[in-house]
Amino acid sequence: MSEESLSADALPEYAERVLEVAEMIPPGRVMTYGDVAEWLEEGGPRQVGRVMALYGGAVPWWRVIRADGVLLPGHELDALGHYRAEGTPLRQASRTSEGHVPRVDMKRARWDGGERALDHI
DNA sequence: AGCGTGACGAGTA
DNA sequence: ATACTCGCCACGC
Repeated sequence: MSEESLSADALPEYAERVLEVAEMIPPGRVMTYGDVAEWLEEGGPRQVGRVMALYGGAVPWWRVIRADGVLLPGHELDALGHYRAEGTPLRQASRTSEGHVPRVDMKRARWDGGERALDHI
C-alpha cells in the first residue's frame, strides 16, 4: 500500500513543513510565498500558495503574502485587522481613493527567518 | 498525453 | 504605477 493513503489526519509532509514555517513567523512580520519555498529549499511559490490555500486556515495565514505586499483577496479586512493589531508596517495609499486597500510595507515587514529559524531547527 | 489554471515572482514596456 | 510575458510546479479535465 502507499503511504499517501493514510489520509485522515496526516497531511503531506511538504504541507506540514510550510505550515510549520508559517507558524514561526513572528507577529508584525511577514514572509512571501517565495521566501517560504526558499527557506524550505523545496518547491516554489506556487506550491506554498497551494498549501496555504488548502490548509492555511490552521495557521496565521496573514503572515504569508505575495511579494507585492498585496493583501489576500477576499480577506483584506481580515488581514488588515491582524496587521493593525500586530503593528505590521503598512504602506499608506499614495492617494486617498476609495476602494484602495493599503499594502504591507515589504521593505520593513519582510522577515528573513534568520535568528529564530536556527533555534527552531 | 496535452492544456488550462492558480493564495507566485521577476523582468520588461 | 499598470499591463503583459515567461518561468515555475502541482492538479484537474
